[in-house]
Amino acid sequence: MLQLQAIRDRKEEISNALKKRNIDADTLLDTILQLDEKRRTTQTQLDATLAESNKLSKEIGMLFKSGKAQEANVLKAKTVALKEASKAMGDLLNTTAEELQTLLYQLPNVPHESVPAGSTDEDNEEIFSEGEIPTLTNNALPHWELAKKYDIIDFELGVKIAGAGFPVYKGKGARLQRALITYFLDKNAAAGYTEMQVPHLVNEASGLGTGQLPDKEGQMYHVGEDDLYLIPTAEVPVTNLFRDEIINEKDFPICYTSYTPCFRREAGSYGAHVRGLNRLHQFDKVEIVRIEHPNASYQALDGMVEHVKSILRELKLPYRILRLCGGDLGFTAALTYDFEVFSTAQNRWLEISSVSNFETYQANRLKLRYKDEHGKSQLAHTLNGSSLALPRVLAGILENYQTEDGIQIPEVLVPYCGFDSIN
RNA sequence: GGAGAAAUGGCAGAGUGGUCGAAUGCGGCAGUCUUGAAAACUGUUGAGGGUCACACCUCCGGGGGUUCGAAUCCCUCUUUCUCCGCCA
Repeated sequence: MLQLQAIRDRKEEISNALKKRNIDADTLLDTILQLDEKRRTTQTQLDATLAESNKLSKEIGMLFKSGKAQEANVLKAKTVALKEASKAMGDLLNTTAEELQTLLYQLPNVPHESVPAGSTDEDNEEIFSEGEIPTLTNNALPHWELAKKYDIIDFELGVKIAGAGFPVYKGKGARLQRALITYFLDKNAAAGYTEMQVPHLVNEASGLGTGQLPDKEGQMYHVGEDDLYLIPTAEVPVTNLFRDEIINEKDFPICYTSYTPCFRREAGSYGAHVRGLNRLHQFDKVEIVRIEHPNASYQALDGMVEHVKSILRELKLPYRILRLCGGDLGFTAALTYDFEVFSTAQNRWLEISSVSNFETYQANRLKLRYKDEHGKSQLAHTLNGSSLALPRVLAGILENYQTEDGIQIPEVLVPYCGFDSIN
């Protein structure tokens, strides 16, 4: 959520920046400013009425104490009108504040200056690529065929017990998955991220805090009976650990990593591109989250990118990094780098990590603040990234590491797996 | 799931209708003393709105009510604790 003060001060600038998202926000911004003005005027009037009322009440109290009941009753009569007036103003204030809040929720984050203009993923800007794309034999298979051939992932079995998009990992497939999770967590811990285990279901306030609610409600599984949401990413519970917190400036940076399953309804996505592990309703992911001082957040973002690079380098997977264009940028992010691994047998790039800086957008919703050197509360910056998402990394490994004799396990994973090939 | 008790500032913990944004202790910050630190002493220390700055307003788990006036009384929801039941 954008800060009202920023909209008051820099409306033109914000409006122009939002054009990169192909949004014309002028009308919305103007309405917000009008409501803000109305809210403040109402507040001032209400405050004055309450002040008057408070003053009279104190006088009444004193008069009763000194036994002047008659004079007190005269004053009491005067408060009746004040009470009615303040009730009406209070109601107006509430409805105005609600309207304002609703509109503020509709405004996405302001893109960082480096975000390229554009409308679709084709306009994303490739900024880096590394790793050799292997030459596979003619009878190379996509990962869903390999999964069947070596009996390591069973999609049909998952359909039986849950539905499409809920695969069952078997034997060495399950072991490889667990190895990857442990390996990722170890790498993140070594880079200074503290490992956390968090709830996989969250309440509404948490969804609002990180921006999944109110807009993307349909993307999350909702347990109606208890009004809880299954997390779409560990970002939600981990970042919300800091909701309504004022942290000490010297505690920066706060670096957490967490492994969780992720649940996404993915309503409306079907077809060839969602085959196999490409798009699932439940998948595993290891996430990194940082809470940063505003001065340090972009440096931190670069650090996170370098960290993810170092993992992909060790796994020896061919990958590229994209800077998302305005049209492809998530609602809450100011700047996002996507990592994509090349899936050789499918001949396409698969997104395996998304690393973002949200600046104060989430912090404003979360009321996540720190005390600056003057003792004033300031909003912190939040960042997060996948390090890494499991299924597509697994797909990349299966497809890129396949040989006539089976699938080789990347060297760094062998100690975690306890085997060096699947055949 | 049943019965009872409770929810107050970073923490602990007073406060049962007016002078309470709230005693006291701990913690934090600043200072005195000290070569330095500790101890001791002194001061300071919740959040938000509003204002050029004051004033002023709101907040004692959430919501609603009674009253001229609510941390304090009433209703309701949520959470926590104790006991019972069930249970990985």
